[in-house]
Amino acid sequence: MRRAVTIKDVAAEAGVSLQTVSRVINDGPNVRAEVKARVNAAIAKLGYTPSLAARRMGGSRSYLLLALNDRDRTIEGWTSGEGTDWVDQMLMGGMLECARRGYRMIFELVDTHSSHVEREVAGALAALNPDGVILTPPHSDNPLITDLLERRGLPFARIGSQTPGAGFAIAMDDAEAARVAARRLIDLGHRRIGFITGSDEYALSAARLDGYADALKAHGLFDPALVTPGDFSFQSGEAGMTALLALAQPPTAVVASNDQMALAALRVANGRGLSIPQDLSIISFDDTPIVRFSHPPLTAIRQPVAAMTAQAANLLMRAKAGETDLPMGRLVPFSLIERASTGPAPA
Amino acid sequence: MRRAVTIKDVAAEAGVSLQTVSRVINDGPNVRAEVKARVNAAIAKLGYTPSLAARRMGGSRSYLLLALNDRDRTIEGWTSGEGTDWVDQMLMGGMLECARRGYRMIFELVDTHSSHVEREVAGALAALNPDGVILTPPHSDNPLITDLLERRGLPFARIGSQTPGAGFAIAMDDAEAARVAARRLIDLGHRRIGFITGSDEYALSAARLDGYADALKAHGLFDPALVTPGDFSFQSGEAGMTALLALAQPPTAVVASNDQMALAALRVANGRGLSIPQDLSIISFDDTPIVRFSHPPLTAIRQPVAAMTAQAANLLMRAKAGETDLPMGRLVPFSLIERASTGPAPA
DNA sequence: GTGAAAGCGCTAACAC
DNA sequence: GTGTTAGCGCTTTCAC
Repeated sequence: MRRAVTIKDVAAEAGVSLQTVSRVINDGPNVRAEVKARVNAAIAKLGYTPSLAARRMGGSRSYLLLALNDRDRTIEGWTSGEGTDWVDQMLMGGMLECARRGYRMIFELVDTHSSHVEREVAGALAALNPDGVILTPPHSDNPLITDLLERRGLPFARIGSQTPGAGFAIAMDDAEAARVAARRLIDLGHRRIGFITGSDEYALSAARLDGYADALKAHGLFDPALVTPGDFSFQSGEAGMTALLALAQPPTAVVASNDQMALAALRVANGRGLSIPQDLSIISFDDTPIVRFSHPPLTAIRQPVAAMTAQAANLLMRAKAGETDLPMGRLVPFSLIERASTGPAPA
Repeated sequence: MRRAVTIKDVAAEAGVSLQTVSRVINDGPNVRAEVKARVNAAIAKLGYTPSLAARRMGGSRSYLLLALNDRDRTIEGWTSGEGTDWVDQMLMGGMLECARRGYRMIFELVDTHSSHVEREVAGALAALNPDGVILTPPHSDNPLITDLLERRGLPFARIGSQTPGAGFAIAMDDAEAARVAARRLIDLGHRRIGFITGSDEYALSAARLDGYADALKAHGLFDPALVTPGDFSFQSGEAGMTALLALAQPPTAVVASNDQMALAALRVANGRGLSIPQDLSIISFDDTPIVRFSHPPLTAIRQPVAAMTAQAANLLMRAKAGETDLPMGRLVPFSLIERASTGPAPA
């Protein structure tokens, strides 16, 4: 069990000082091409890879990005077995982007509701010393967390948040997405279009509602009775759909603020003997894998989670590398995936 | 942006030496209860959390576990949007277990087919210095990887592998699971039971086939024509089911070695006008979220990925902590989840 | 352009 | 039981 190869071994092999090797690794200036080549050859020959821990100790970077997700909601998704595509997409976007620069992304769960969020987060920061933090809803808009990060001067990204303020705000245009969804239904001839909102804890819930309301108002179709509150859970979707169907003039189409609630709406509608999309059209938000397997498969707004996370990671790494003039916010394009849950309004 | 609080600060606050604080943190011996309490008070007061990087540098532990997954298959699952519950369940099981002991799990992708697997893995080991490595299929049985780990004397766990050898072998009893599935179908009166195998690259594929064959042979029902090769992909499932239905005496029930292939079998059967489960019963392996949303929902063997990963993490951490007499293998219980894709054999 | 020295925050080994 | 010393593998700062 031989000792690991260190920067020293490389320096000896290349016949240069330890410091020169460090310069080559870090793409630093002041190394002659010839020396650089020799060092790189030694690195390749010995199969050297710098130790993250040592780099963190010596220098000012840890090559670690910390991604924080809501504990309850994430664990609930995992145990319910309903699939948490969110985490997968974050890993894909974040991990792959990190790998391009020798970074790693560490995934951690934090309890938003807890009174000691700050302590939890501070603990993770102290243990890991990340170069940047990626916040996801609802953490993205939690001042307890964002203020802490700001005070520490630690770069961070707020995914799914469009609020101005410290940290990079990376989001899709939720309002525009809801507008697009509603407009599509209007184009299909629908005049009574219901909306099931997301949880108040998420800023994007309001944005989605606004976009929907906008689109309807533009055509004189808005009616507050068509808006029913949800909290992203299946149960709240059932309740919402039930309430909408109980209206004197029930909707012929519904936009649900996430997939679970859309699936719930589908279930309730089917239970009432309604055919989808003949009697009722449904558009959902997020487009996690499960909506492809419902009957019929749901038309949905695809939330670009992987792309948002990749953007976040990219900006954080560049910020840490000293790059300046980085955009403080980014809107990542979404798309409307038309499947079989939408059709012309009934005659 | 104040300096982080270090072990020194705690030592000063508690009026003891730095080393005593270290002893308290590490639950070491030789600290009087009174001193220990004073140190803990100082830790709480200052909100101290030890730095992982520093612990790694000074000591012999990094408090990091490395989980290695197959690159192609994982990315394919992520991009196809068909849901890779595997990763989620690993995170849930591994991360939560790690957290109990102050560990972190780092998730990494490695290309099994690449000629430089060893270099890839060695690079990750050098960078991270993990205290243990969690291997998943097909890495679990890749000698290029297991030998490397063994040479380094690094504790590792092979998930889904029952092969004896170095490293902890954590698996479910794949043969028994297949036996249970086949027996259930036999109990339902089926006499012609097909089987779609998994990829040869996975040792568990053979185990599942063996269990199935066992059960059928015990009742004199085994017929090699009923076994058709698959590779875990949807396409191979379609091909396999098509082949089975083309038999002179087609099966009235099918066991597929994973969910994708079972879903493919369902699709093909529906295409032929067969009703599930009236004309054909289907049992799948793995029980990822999607099988709950097919029509009908599939009866499936649930693979306890979270539990296996938790076990793996637990054993690795204990091994690193110097615990001895740990079991070299562990069989984690599976279960047969009966849904609507199984029923009595047609008359 | 290159090298030498100091130090990051801890733990291991040993002294007291 | 507790303190002291050395050193982990790097980067930073500064000298040449």
